[in-house]
Amino acid sequence: MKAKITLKDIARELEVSISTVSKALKNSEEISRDTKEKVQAFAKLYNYKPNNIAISLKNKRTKNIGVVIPDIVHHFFTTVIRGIEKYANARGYNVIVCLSEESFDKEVINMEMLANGSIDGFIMSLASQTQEKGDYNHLKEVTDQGIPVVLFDRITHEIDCDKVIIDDELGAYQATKKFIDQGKRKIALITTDDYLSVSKARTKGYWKALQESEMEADESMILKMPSMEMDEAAIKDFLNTKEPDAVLCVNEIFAVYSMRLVQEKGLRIPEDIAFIGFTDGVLSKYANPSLTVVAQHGEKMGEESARMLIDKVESEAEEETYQTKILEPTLVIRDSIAH
Amino acid sequence: MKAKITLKDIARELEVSISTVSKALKNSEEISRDTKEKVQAFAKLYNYKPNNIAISLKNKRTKNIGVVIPDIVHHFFTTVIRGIEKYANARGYNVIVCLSEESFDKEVINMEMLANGSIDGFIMSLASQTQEKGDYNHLKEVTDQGIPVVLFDRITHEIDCDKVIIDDELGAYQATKKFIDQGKRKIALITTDDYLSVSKARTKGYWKALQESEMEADESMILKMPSMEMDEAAIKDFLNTKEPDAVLCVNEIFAVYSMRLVQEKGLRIPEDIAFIGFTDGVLSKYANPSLTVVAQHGEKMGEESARMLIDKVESEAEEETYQTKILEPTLVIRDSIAH
DNA sequence: ATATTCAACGAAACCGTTTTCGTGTTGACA
DNA sequence: TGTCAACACGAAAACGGTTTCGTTGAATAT
Repeated sequence: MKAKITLKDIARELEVSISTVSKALKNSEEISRDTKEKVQAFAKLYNYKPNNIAISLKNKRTKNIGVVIPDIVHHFFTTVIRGIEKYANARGYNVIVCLSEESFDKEVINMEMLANGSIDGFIMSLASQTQEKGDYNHLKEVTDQGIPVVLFDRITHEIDCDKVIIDDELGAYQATKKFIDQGKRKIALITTDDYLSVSKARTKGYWKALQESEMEADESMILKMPSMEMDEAAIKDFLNTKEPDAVLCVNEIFAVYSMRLVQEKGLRIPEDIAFIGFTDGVLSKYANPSLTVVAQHGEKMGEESARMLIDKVESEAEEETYQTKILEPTLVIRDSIAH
Repeated sequence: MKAKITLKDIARELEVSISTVSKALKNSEEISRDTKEKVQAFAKLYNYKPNNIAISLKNKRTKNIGVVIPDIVHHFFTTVIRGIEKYANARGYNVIVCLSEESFDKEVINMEMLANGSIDGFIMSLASQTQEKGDYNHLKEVTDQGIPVVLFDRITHEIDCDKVIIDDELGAYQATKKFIDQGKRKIALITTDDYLSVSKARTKGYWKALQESEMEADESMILKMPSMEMDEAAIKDFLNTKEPDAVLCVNEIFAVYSMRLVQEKGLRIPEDIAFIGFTDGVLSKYANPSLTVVAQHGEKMGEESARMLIDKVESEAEEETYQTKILEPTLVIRDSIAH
């Protein structure tokens, strides 16, 4: 076990000062060729690598970014993390992942844990409980300290910071429009409660499309699930009583499960009933029939978030100007609708 | 923007020394009640929180653990991360996630990046390229420095460290046995190349079950995919020519895709052909029919890995004793086999 | 009255870097 | 021979804590 070697060790061994070693390793003009070569050779031989923590303390920069998300076992968040990680890594940053598990308290604790020097900035998507509660003091505290924050997907307008979202309203609008264009008339929406910013936007887009087409927008054609959990009975009951000919779902799971239900009843997809979901994950791709979805481009979202955050972290200027980047969703056509 | 307050600030404000402040905040017996109360009140008022980086430098402990995995957009790895994160968080540790993307070079770079003080230990699953190459010097270097490492799932026996795996051989054995017990006679295996430690073990279990039952173990009933990527044509061809009555797949995707193929041919599942996959993810649950799988208990695996790592990190003793924890897989019975 | 003890606090080292600001030595130049 | 750069290097402060080891002043013991 050969322990890590420090500047001090090199200095002692070579009988020079620590400062000389430090400068020699940075190829400073101050140091003679001879000394530089000696130091650099020695450092290479013993595989010297500067201690990140010491550098962080000195620079007040950790090169770490904190990512706080509700859950990691959801395809969308996973792709976002991947986008963040790839981009951040390319710029020399590491990613610390914390899970709020949709809990306000955990979100707060995680942020406090990281906000004391562990990270240079946050990228986060709010816990459902936080959005429900509407309490964003933990975010305010962090931004007040001058720590940059980028919010993505599940955002709030009550905090001044950079934001990255997809145009959920547009996505739902386009999907609904697609149904209408294909002659569907009884278009249902399966969503979650409105406190989730994304669900709200999607519902809005759904409404808009219906109203533009002068179709009776029937409140009862919307099924609001109290949480992201599957309530199989509720969906079953809803589909049986409403008998829609098209269903828009705010995620993959609702859609895939619904498809199976109507298939069991003997309905044909997409002839008798068509489906569109949100999130372009494995489920949509390998479902039977494969599911048409509004793709959210998670990886792109992650990359954009990381770019905005790191740019802010590294910018000297203390501009208090924040932007909201809106990504366009894409309809990925598969076999759950006619084409 | 109120910047973070430091011990020095408090000391100056209260006209005492830094050491006094530090001790007062730790409730040291050395300090008088009066002073302690004054300092603590002031600290609370200004929301003082010690700087993690400074503490890390002093203690030579970061309370960060590095997780290096091949990919994050795979359900199994995702659940492992969740297990790690939950457990680590409970013990006050943060999780830094790095993706090797199955690349040897990225794995090396990521480890080097973190090994210079950023983390107290590693939890990792090897990149396929690393296993193929058989080069583990980057791991050796890290362990030589006294940094604890826990390997999970994709491991190597060439490195002395703690390991957590599931009994892949047993899982495949049980699955194959299940097929045999149900009267299946032409049992196929769809796997990846043998350099992946897990694939190798699973193939072994498959063989073992067949041989025990004195069935001709036919090499040609095994389809080895060159990578984890789907090669749809290869699977299609294989299933058409071999016409198995049962198929064991080393992941969900191969299985679900295969099921769709045989359904298109008009075969009934599980009567004409049965399926079992590995990994208990969303795909298996929502596939049609739902897929019987060998569950790998990723979350448990993550938790165990984190426990072993943190125990080692926090143990003073420099015991050079390592253990390999073998978790038992579970067969989750669903509709892709008879029951 | 002097020695001893103890409570309460401060000085300083330390963790491993970076960086500013000397300082001693050399050679050139007047 | 004295002056002045330039050169090559070292001392020390700083980042923000923790911790060891004094150092006071007052109270107690002798």
